[in-house]
Parts: sequence; C-alpha cells; structure tokens
Amino acid sequence: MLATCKQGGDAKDMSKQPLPLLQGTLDALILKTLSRGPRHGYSIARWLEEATEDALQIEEGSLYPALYRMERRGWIEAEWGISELNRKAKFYRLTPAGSAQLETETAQWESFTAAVAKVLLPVS
Amino acid sequence: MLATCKQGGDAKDMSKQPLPLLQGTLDALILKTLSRGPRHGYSIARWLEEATEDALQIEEGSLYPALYRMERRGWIEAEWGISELNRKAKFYRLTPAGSAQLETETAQWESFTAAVAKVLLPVS
DNA sequence: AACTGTTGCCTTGACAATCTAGGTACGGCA
DNA sequence: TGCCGTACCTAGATTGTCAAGGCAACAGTT
Repeated sequence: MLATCKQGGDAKDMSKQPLPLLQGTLDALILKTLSRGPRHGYSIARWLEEATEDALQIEEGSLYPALYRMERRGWIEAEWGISELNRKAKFYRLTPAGSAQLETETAQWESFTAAVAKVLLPVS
Repeated sequence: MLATCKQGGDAKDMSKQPLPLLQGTLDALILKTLSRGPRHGYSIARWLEEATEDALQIEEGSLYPALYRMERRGWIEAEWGISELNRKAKFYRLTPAGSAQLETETAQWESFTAAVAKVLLPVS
C-alpha cells in the first residue's frame, strides 16, 4: 500500500520504521503545520516528525518541491529571515487561499479515510 | 491533497463527487476484497464502489495494472472462468503471500492514518 | 437479422508526487 | 583546522493513477 514497501526478508521489528508518505498527503500536512504560525522548511519537517512521534519521515527531496508547488499555487508565501539558530532561513506563511485549501483537503482526507475504513476495517 | 484536485471554478456541490484514489491504497483495497473470496476484476471494482457507497471510484485503467502488478508479486493468482452473467472472466484469488501482505498493509494504513490524524485533526 | 446496451478485459501515453542521492553554504565547537 | 548540525536546493528515476481509447461477447429488443 505505502508507496515503496520492500517485502521479503525478515519482518523483525518493522514497527519502528518511519512510513513513507502516501502521495497527496504532504500538502495537507504542511498547510496544517503552517496554520499554527510561520516556519521555515527545515523546521516544518522537524515539527512534523516530532508531532507524529517519528511515525512519518519527511524527505527534503519531497519537502522543498512541495513548498515551491504550494507557493506557485498561492497557498503559502515565503520570506527570508534568520532562524532561531542564527542561520539564513526561508520562512513560509499561510495565505487565505492556503487556509481555504487546508479546509478542503482536511474534509477530503476525512471522507477518503472513512471510505477506505469501510472496506479495510469493517465492523467485525 | 488528493492527487488531482482541480481548483478554481465554482465549488458548488463538490461533495457528491467520487474521490480519486490516494496513490498506494488500491492494492490494499483489492487484497481486502479478495480476502472475502475470489472475484474477477470488473466485479472487484463494482464491489468496492458499492462497499464505499460510491465514495471511491475505481478506474479500470488503475485496476487492471494493479492486478497484474499484484499477480507478478505473487499476492494473487488468476484463473479464467465464467462470470455470473455467463461471460468469460478472469477470477483472482488471494495467495498466502497476499494474505500476509494484506495484514502488513492494513497495519501500515492504520499507523499512517493515525500519524496524519495527529497532525490534521488534533484533539481540540 | 440487425441494433443496442452491458459486461468484461486490455493497452498506451501522459502526468504528478515522492524518493534517492547527490550538492552548497554557514555557524558553533573542539 | 576539522567536524557536525543546520538549512536550502536540484536532477533523475521510479511509481502509481488517470484519461481515453479499443476489442469481444452476450442479452434483449425490434
């Protein structure tokens, strides 16, 4: 199910491995993160990993393209600044359009997971 | 969030539209369907749509490639037969490997959605 | 017999998002 | 000086889904 799911080999203690993202969820996760206040990219990734207790891994090769994509679509806006650790960093913040998009995606996420759950986890 | 999400235009009554699949979920849905007994491709799609009350749409262009993929990986096996409506049809059935895969994917689905929920739907 | 709708399978090409695997630059510290 | 962590960026490959077709056979109608 999850994009790259190596099978074979021993399944010993697979439970601690961070999950690759399901295509389509990253945008919503980023939008939600930014809805709590502006952040720079690196910090978004760290916060998401922390918030999910390292269940999700945010690859930078996914993160940055996602940020450009969303900026291009007008969902977020960027501004250069200085990070908490005194390094140059690009801070992103949600636009009104991004806020609306977040609502849309959250609603879609809920109905999608509800639909999948009906199949995958039927009331036993 | 969901793969192709046309924006713009009027959002009038988008609620009834079937959702495109989140990449990576189709395999699990098919495996689960087959865990209830053998079925042919067309029937799998119909059953899934019915089970989710048409919330999900199963495109044939996604379905058949998925079936080949899964057969190649040894998760399912095919056999030609005759459908309920007296037509030639290819019946798929779960292999033991497919059954194991279903368990793995279901568990991953649960932890993935739990992780996303922690971000997207925080206890308010 | 011809027509039409439904069932059922299949393929090609485009597309979008993620991942892999690199890279640059700078600050703080030993 | 060297090293590690922070912070950003990119090219290319991979993958799965979708759009849009097409084919064949059966059932029912006219």
